[in-house]
Amino acid sequence: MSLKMRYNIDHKSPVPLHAQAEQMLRELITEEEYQNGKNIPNEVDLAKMLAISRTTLRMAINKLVFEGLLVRKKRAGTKVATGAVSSKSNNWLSFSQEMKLRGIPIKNFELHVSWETPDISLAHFFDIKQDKPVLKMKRVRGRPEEPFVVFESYFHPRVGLTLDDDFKRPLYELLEQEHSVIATLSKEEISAISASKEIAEKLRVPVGSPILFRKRFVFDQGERPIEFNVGYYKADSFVYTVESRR
Amino acid sequence: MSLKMRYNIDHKSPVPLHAQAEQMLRELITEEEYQNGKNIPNEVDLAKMLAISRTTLRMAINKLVFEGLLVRKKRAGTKVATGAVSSKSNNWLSFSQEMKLRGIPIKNFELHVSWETPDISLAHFFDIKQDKPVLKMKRVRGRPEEPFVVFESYFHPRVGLTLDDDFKRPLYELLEQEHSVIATLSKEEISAISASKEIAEKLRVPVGSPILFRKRFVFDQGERPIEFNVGYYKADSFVYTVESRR
DNA sequence: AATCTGTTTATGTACATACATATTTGATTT
DNA sequence: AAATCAAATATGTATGTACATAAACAGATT
Repeated sequence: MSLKMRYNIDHKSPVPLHAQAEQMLRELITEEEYQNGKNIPNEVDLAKMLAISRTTLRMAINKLVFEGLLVRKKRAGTKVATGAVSSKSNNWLSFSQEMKLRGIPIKNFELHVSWETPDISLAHFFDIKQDKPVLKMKRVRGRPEEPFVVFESYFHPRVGLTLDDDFKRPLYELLEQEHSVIATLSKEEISAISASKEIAEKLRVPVGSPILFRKRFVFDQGERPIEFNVGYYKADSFVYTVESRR
Repeated sequence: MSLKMRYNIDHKSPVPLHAQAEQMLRELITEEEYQNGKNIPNEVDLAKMLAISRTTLRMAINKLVFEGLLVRKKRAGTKVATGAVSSKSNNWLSFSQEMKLRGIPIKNFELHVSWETPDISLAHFFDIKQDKPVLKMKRVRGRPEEPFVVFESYFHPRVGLTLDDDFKRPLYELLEQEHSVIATLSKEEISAISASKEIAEKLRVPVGSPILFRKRFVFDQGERPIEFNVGYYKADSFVYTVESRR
């Protein structure tokens, strides 16, 4: 059966032709042959088949190329990228959702929430007095069979979190929906350290093992501090990726 | 001074007009007024100013929109996304200069340059045949009294580096000035690993010590790969900082 | 003051067309 | 068999044109 028969484009629909073409391509490339590296039909033919202009078709392809789903090569044609789905900039800061995307089920091994008095540097970061208590959340998370990260978060009193909040929900969803706090900016510091006795225990590794250590300072739209967070990741369980441009 | 005066586009250059326009836009939007929310000139006018077609200009804008740097809104115009990165070009990627800034004198403990045959994944990244040799540079660097990082770099044959180049010069200065290669984009992966025997020896630490491991993929303006680089940093000697916004 | 209404404006969609260029393929010559 | 060269092919670049549409704006009406 020809492509034209299976995927045809409705010129009278209110949804733009390039969007229809994009959708059709998304479906097309799920097919096994394309997943295995077969070229999609060339632009000129495909445009003809769909009865749209090459320019319009190109808009659709461009989007998928930019998303990293397709790769183009001159003369060689266009095919599905090896390595599949990346889609980076979404899921900003959401650990659980990112893990879900990667197909890794997440289990909470421990979850403690308490009021603590901040140390001097935390009080300074939050710009509050040291006698003002802050909410601390500590979590041990990982795969069902083994934990691989220890998180400690401290929240600015301003955000209004209390012990009654449901910390099993995705954190940034909780902040946004229940407290109207939108995390917008994060400054992070990443380094490698040795596992302390406590961390080693929680992550079930020998004392002194390599740990990826991450400090994170989180701010809202007004660049006001809302969270201070540290994470201890078991080596090899986590890779941090960054893209930068000049 | 008009835009046309400051940013003009060379119709006879081998670099595509849309790429030139893209570059010009990237520079333009670092300016304070645009960072503060002022619309960029509208497409019709801007195209006229740059003496390119609106279609071509649109290709450039599209790319920045996809990247999340610009947001378009009908009738309202196009402006810099709230909180988009200004990413100043200070010391981008230059290890030695950054260390200098921090007041840390740097010594090269080892420096080897050689031609190597790429492994399969490197050949794939560079998009070359495996029998094509690539230049490899290996360095051990650190404070005068102790090394703290091992670097291994592989360069795409296209950049034209040879054993005759002066690798004691800052690398990106060398690339830019002697080979007209401008590193523009880097994708990095950071993780923690244990020191192998070789790395442990070079960094003068026990085997199994924590190491901050960084892979870096470097691209030029045309997003063509130019360098693959890995770094092994002694724990506590190096902190990686990132700032990200949404 | 609030609401409706038409106008204006900048982006959004879509087409036909043309030539450039990288890469493969195959034919030709050495 | 190896090297050279030419053709074919799919993407890449670029233009000019046209009309659609959402949102902002301004003026008239309630």
